[in-house]
Amino acid sequence: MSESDALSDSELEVWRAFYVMRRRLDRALDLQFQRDSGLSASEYEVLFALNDAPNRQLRSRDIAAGIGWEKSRVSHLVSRMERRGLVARAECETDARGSWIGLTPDGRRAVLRAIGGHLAAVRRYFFDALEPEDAERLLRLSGRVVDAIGCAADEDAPAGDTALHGDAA
Amino acid sequence: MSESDALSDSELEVWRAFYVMRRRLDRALDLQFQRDSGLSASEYEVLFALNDAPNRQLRSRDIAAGIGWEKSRVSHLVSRMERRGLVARAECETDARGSWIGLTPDGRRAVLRAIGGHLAAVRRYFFDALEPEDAERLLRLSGRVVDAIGCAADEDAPAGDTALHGDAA
DNA sequence: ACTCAGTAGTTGATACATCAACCAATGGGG
DNA sequence: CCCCATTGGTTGATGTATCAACTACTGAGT
Repeated sequence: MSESDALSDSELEVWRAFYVMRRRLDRALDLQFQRDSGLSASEYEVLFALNDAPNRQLRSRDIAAGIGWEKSRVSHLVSRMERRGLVARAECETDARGSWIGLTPDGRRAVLRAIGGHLAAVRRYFFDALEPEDAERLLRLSGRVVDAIGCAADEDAPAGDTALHGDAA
Repeated sequence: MSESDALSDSELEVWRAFYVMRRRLDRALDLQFQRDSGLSASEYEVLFALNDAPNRQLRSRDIAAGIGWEKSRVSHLVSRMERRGLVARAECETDARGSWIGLTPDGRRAVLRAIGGHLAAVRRYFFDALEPEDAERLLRLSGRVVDAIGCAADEDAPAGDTALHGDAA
C-alpha cells in the first residue's frame, strides 16, 4: 500500500461532503424511525427480513447471513426485541442447536406501521434530491466501491467474508 | 409527509446498493484505522482536529461544534482518550467553566502515524473506484441531500441545530 | 449589585456493536 | 461407532453513542 499519496484539495472537499451527508442521512433516518414507529434502524431490518420470510420466521444464522451481521449481534438484538415482545424464539425440530426467530403480532404490527414512513423518508431525504442520472451512476459507483473494498480486504485477510457480498433486500 | 409513495424496484435497488456500500466503507475504514494505528475513527477525528488547532488544543465545545457532535459524546470520548494518554485536559484561564483539550506527544505521534494510511485507504477504497465525473456529481448530490434533510428536520423541529450545517473540514 | 437565563462540561443510564470465549449439537472420516 | 473439526447460538467485557439530569460559571438586563 503506497504511502504519501495524499488527496487533492478538491478530493478532500468531495470526501468531506460525502462523509457529512452519510452521517446526516443515517441520523435523519434513525430519528424518523424512532419518532414514527419506536423502532431502531437495526430492529427494522430484522423485522423486515422476518416479515418477508416463509412463516414469518427465520433461523438466527439466516438473519445474520441475509443482513450481513455477526451472529452475536443478532443474538443480542433479538434478546432485546424479545423482551419488548416484537419477536419470539422457538425451538428448531430439525437441528437441536438452533432456534427459530419468529415475528409476534406486535412485531408484525410494528413493522407494517414502519414501512410506509421509512420509504417516504428515503424518498424525501434522498431520491427527491437526486437528478435523474444520479441514481444510475450511484448504483454503478456503489458496486465498484464494494468491489474495491472486497479486493483490498482479501489482500490482507485471504479468508474472505463472502457472506457480506450477498444481497439482502 | 405524503404516505404511500413507495419506491420503484429500480430505486430500491439503488438504495440497497448505496446502503451496503456505506456500511462496508465505514467498516473497512474502521478496520484500517484499528489495524494501522490502534485508533478508532472517532478518536482520529478528535486528534486530527486538535492537530490542526493553534497550540494543538481546543475547547471541548469547539471540538463538538467543529465535528458536529454532542458535548457529551466529546466528554466521554476525551475521558477515554485521556486515560490512554492521547490527550490531556487543562484548565481554561478565561472561562472557569471550560477546559482545554490538548494533544499529548503520544497523541500527536498517533495521529501523524494514522493520517497517511487513512488517506491511502480513502484513495484505494473510494476514489480509485470513481469515474472522473462521479466526484463532482457526488459533491453536488451530497449538498442537496444535506439540504433536503435540513429542511425536512426544520419542519418537525423548528428550533434548528444549525451547528450541524457548519463545515467541519 | 443581583437575578436569572443560558452556556460549558460532566455524569449515569440505556442501547448498541464487536470481540473472544464458551457450550452444545452435528456430521463426516477413520 | 467414535472422534473431532465445524456449526449454531449465547454470554460477558469493552468501547461507543445518545439522552436526560446535573453542577458550576457567565454575562446581560435591570
